Amino acid sequence: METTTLQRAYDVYEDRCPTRLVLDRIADKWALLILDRLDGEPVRFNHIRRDIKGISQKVLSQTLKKLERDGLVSRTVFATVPVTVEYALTPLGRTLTETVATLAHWAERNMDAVLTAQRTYDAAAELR
Amino acid sequence: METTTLQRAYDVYEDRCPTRLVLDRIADKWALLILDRLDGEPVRFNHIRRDIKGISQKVLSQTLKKLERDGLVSRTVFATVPVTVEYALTPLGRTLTETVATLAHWAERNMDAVLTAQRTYDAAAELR
DNA sequence: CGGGATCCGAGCAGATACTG
DNA sequence: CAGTATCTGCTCGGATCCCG
Repeated sequence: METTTLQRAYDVYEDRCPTRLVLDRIADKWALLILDRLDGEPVRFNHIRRDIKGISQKVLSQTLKKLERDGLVSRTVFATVPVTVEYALTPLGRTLTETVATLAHWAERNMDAVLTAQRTYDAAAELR
Repeated sequence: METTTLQRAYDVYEDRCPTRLVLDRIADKWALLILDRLDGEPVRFNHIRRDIKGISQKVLSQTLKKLERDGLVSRTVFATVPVTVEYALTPLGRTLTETVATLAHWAERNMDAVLTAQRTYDAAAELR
């Protein structure tokens, strides 16, 4: 077979190489939404939670921790009362959001085409 | 808040708009690997299965069906004995793989940085 | 405010067996 | 060859309670 980039990444994962770990992070819908939300000025925990409707505090916390571990997001604690915590993109994270934005634009542009395809597919399945 | 593309997509989803459905598809690791594998000439079912190590036949079948429903992948049956089925990207699917490839390249380029960040993070956590 | 700890149910994934 | 069907985990995510 011809070898594509993603496939190489996967092959390597099978040998316990970590490119795939990066892919797993990218393929997480909550992580994508959070990264996208952090594009701009630093944001506080509950602020993110309010903005990304439907995310639970648990999942938000877990995902932020993963992103911080990967060096994509920074976490800054301010010793106020009560405590204030700000999350922001690291320079590395910023390079990723540029790519992620491309995906988002694709989704916006091609949403209608996908929906039309779905309706056609479902209509054909109906006949059986 | 400032409104980003992905956030708009999510907001709309909360109102049952379908942009988010597209994002859910994109955020699926198996779907990404399959789309990437299909970039090129048409491929048969078991061929994909062999190439994408670790995928089960059930998940491959389900994911291909979703991708076909979304109009990203085409399925062609040849009346041989036994039956031959070829999967290929549709023109729409091809526009997506271009973007996906960008993500894959990001992963390749920044894998080392991510790993270093993880080690630093874990070392710091170790001290507690 | 920014989380951690716990419990619980649904859904997804793996293994196996069977079929046109 | 290209799947479907079934069963069985087992993880993920939601809800709730709590704390510094």
